Amino acid sequence: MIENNQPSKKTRIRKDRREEILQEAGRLFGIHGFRGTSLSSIAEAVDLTEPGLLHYFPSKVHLLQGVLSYRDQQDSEKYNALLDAGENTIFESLEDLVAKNEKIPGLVRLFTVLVGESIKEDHPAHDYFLNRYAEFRKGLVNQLAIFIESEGLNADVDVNQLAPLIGAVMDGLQIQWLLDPEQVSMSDSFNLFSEIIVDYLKKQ
Amino acid sequence: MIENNQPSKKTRIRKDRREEILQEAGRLFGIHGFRGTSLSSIAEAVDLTEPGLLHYFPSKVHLLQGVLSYRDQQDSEKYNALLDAGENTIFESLEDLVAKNEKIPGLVRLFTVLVGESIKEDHPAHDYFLNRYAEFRKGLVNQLAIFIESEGLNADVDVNQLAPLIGAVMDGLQIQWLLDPEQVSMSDSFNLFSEIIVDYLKKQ
DNA sequence: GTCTATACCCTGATAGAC
DNA sequence: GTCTATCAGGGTATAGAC
Repeated sequence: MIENNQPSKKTRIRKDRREEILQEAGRLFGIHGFRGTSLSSIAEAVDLTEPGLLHYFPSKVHLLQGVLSYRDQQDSEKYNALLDAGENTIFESLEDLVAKNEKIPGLVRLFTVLVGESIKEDHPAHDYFLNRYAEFRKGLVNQLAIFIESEGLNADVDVNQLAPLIGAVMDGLQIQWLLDPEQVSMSDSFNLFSEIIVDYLKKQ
Repeated sequence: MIENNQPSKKTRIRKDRREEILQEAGRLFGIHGFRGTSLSSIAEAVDLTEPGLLHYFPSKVHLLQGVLSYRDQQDSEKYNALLDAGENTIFESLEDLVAKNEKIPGLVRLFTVLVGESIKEDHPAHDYFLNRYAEFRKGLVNQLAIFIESEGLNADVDVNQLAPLIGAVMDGLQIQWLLDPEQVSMSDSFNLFSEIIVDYLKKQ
């Protein structure tokens, strides 16, 4: 008996064509950068022609913005889960985050490659990254204050200078790790950093 | 009396056409990246046509390599001068380096933008940066050992994990500073970092 | 929703004259 | 040492058919 047991075309595995496109585009942007990725290579990766792809996202820049907000959405879920999880301190949460990142090189690459390109003021992701870092620093300043408070420390450290430092270590380790994963362990170096900072705060 | 006091064409201000090209190419690579910079834009900047430019550097990749080794040469002179200067510790030298970098955003940009692109394994600067970081870490490991020795510390820190950390802070601060120079001071944050690390080493 | 066809621009690079 | 002319290729995006 010849029956078609495949799911109907509408309910196919491809949950959502848009989402599939965003994933592939993100993967390719992470490898070649935004400028280095052609629409046709993305179209090919999702089995579409170029105009077919542009039916979902009217331009390459729209596609980039789609990728960034798609990733952001997933990221913030992950990050909030880390912060909420039990009685973790901010430093334990950050250590977890770095450890998790070490398992998803593609995503780490995406941000590291794009942020380099986006230093140019008219790059379509420039403002995105500018805001992202400002928000990240703001969040850290708050959490550091909470940490100092809850541990009963009276550290006279300027958390406004400490916050960029913590982001810097994460970014800088990503660069070295992506270039040379055999030689550089993000987790090991970050954990050492974290330990040093905590020591410093407690010592004062 | 009408005499031509201009220097002859041969001895013109333009010391060397090649050097002029390397400077302009470096400037443009730092803004737009390697992929984002066209040969014609470089040619225009030095008042040449495209084939005229290719007379000095047979291809765009040759030009990039020229830029990198040209900058390296100047860099190593500067870096060695810092290390040799008096009785500076490695940390004092690094603080000086960061302070100097803060005065040359163009050069900082060049390396930050290019390293992002060069994570891709077949990028023409990939091996260059791979080696550059490996060398940098190696140098730091040595200098950290010298520091620990000369200060009479018996720190049981793993300098192999500390070295990537120091490079990471410098790179990461550069990113945030280039994106948002009003909000982030490389020097202030790096000096805090330096102080924390030195404290940590002495405390043990 | 996806295609073919196409417009139009910019790219790196070469050949060959001056 | 620098130019004009030219090439082949790839880029984004649009018009319009199915």
